[in-house]
Amino acid sequence: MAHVSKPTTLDYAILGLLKDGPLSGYRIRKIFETSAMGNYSSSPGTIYPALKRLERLALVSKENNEENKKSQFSLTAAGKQALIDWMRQDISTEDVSKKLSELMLRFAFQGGYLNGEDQLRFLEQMISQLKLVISGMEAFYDKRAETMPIHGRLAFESGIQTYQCQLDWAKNALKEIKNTNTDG
Amino acid sequence: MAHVSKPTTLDYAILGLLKDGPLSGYRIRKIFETSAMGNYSSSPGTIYPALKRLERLALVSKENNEENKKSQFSLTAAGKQALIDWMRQDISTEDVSKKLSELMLRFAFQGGYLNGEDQLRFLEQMISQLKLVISGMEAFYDKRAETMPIHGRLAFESGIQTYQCQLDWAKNALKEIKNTNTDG
DNA sequence: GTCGACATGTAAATTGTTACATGATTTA
DNA sequence: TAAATCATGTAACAATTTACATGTCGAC
Repeated sequence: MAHVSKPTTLDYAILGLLKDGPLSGYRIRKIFETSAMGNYSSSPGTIYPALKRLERLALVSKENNEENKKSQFSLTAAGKQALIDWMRQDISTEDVSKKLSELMLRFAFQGGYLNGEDQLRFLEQMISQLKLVISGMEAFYDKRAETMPIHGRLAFESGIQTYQCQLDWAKNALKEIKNTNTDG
Repeated sequence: MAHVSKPTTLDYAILGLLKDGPLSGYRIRKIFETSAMGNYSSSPGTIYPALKRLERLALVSKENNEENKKSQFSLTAAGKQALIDWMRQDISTEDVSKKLSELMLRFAFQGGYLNGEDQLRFLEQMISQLKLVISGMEAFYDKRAETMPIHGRLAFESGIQTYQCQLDWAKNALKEIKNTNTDG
């Protein structure tokens, strides 16, 4: 049915890189290769088709340099809007439990793109969803821990602790963002 | 060239579930749906083809029940060996920085399958690779933090803290496994 | 008897991986 | 001038998602 499917997480990662100015496909690849933000593939077979996809969706535009055959990509107005819409989306429990890295990507790109209110809302939602996930896991743990094999139990504890760590981070981030937005 | 490619992470997750006895495809789906171990898709379009793949690789065998057309899958000897080999693999920096959830899956299935020595080696390797990743990130942070935009900086901090949390977990797990293996 | 859960599968489209191919430009 | 890096792409293949299709069984 749809021949214009919605962007993937990789697509948004690319859009996010483009928010501060145009980049070549090769630059984008190198950034993914070195920055270790998330774990997006930097292979040409991933990036160049993704850029084509984004062009087809009219979220980026390609400027060819006639002399050397290098080209640059930049965000279109629609691309900026798509990026903002993606960052502004309400956070679900599933986002926290299954797509935390995408959530952190959404956070990382917020500077200069989301207004202060939306930035705070993002972290507040993240905090409340994290609390939900953690209390759910703890309830399960309290019931089942004794019957779980040691490796399973420890792996489960790792999950709880990771979310707890993320919660502590989010609380601190909220404080820092608040300070920046008020006295910055 | 190769028409027998090596198992995916999902494949190993299935093999791991099968280590304690045969299961139907539907059971496997329900376990993935409810247990939230990793975030493996439980849709029929994922699980049934994966089981076919594993059968083709001779890592599982399918037992059909003639009366009702239900079937069960169990590990073959080759499947057990593949699972063990996967769990025993040396841990690389990349495993830690890009495939932590697969690493935790490998850990979760170790009970009863890896000998005590290999269990300790796994955690020791995990600890040393985590330390490497963390010190690399901290070095980067010390150099660049001041010039990073606040959202980028905070997202980066989240990464460091997550690995630090995982390191603390691994140290504790090592202690617990040691205790269990000596006085258990 | 019908609703929901059990149960197994396929088909099309999309995405991503790996490997290949090509050529320009810079640096030792 | 040879090697490394810059730079862009394609082709074949593998894997996943989404949606569809079908049928059984137990409960109410």
